[in-house]
Amino acid sequence: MLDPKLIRNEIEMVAEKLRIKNFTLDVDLIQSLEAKRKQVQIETESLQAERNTHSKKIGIAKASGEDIQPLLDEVQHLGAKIEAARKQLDEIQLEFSDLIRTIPNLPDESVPNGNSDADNVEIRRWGDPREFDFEPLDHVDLGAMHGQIDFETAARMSGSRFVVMHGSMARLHRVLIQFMLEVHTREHGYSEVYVPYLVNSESLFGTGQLPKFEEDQFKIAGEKDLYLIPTAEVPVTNIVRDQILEADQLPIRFVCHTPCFRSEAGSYGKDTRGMIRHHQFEKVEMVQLVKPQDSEAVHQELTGHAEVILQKLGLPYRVVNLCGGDLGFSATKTLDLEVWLPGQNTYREISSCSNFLDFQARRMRARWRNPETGKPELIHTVNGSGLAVGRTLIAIVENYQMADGSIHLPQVLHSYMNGESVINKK
RNA sequence: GGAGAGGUGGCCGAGCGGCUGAAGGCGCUCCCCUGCUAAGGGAGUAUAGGCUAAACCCUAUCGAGGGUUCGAAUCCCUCCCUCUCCGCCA
Repeated sequence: MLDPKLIRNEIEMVAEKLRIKNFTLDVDLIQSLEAKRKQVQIETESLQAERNTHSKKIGIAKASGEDIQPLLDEVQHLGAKIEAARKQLDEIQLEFSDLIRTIPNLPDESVPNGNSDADNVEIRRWGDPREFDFEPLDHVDLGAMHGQIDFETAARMSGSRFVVMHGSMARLHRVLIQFMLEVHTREHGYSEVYVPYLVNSESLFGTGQLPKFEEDQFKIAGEKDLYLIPTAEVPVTNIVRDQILEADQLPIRFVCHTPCFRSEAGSYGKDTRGMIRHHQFEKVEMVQLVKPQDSEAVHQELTGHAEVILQKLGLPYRVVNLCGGDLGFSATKTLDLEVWLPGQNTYREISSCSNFLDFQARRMRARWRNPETGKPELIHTVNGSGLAVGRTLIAIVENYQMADGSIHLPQVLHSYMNGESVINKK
């Protein structure tokens, strides 16, 4: 959520910046609502003040045994007036808060203009895509060849966008999670955390998935207000919801592996082949809760932490700065890591690292006590995938395939695989 | 599933219709005293919003939402959550 004061005082600037995100702010509506709010609020509060003064007098009079009836007559007419004013104020405030909840975060200065991922700006590349002396297969064909990645069986039990994996492939999938967690905890200073996979709507509101993106979530049936998490970002970030942290507790660095569940409503027909875009996938997520002055540097640092995983795995990638139109609701800036996939002959997103400034913190009421002011102030949140596990598996399978269909695993995984260094075709 | 207890400020904890935004303690900040290591005295210290140049001031907030009342942290209703005991399951 944006600072309501910013919207009140600098609405033109806000509207201007939101245009970069292809969001049209209804300036006239907000301004008229705000004018009405001011008037009604002053009226309501002065009526309440009047009543409070009278009530106190009644209390004192009663205590000293005076006749309170004349005083009661004086306040009689106030009740209905206050109720009416209060109701009107509530309506205005509700309308304002409904509106402000659906306004996205402002983009950072460095966010490029553009409408789609085609307009994202490449910042750097690492590694050179391998030259194949044969026609490389994609992970679907390779998986079928090995009989270890099975979409048909998954489709029978659950439908499209699910997968069943067997044997070495299932093990590789599990081992990648282990590998990522170890690197982030041992080398990057994150502390591992285990969290619920079902969260309430308040948590989803906190990180920005609700109220705007309800249709992207899986909500459980029944009376409980619970949703399957679309990313570990939701439960992990909400760890500090409604908290006031001390300065010496920051930064907090969490790394967490969870499954993620997404309805993928609105992506019909997109990435239907293979396991690029599934309803259920595993992800290792890094979340940092930081002092406001640190978030920009931490965002760069955290992106670097995700890059380290790709580098250790020897997977070529590039870093792109998302353009306004491709930027998410809550983020002020997002750097995507795109891994090279020979089977698709292109770079595909494998990690998304974002700075949210105080946008999520305001929704969660996550604060820290600033020693300089002594006051609770909003923290900043930064997060990124480190990495999406399924897509990492795809990248390994496709990049490390041999002409005979075998897959020579990156050195760094051998010990995790219990010595298994090659996944051979059956 | 059954029975009971409870949700109050950064934390702990009193209050159970009327100067209570809330005693007391801890923590924190500032000042004083003392000076063999840890203690004593004093003052201050909630959040959000409105108005304002600013201070003052005003409003709201004691889990959430309704109700009763001139007046609710306190009474009534609904919901959420936590804890304890019993049962059930692992």
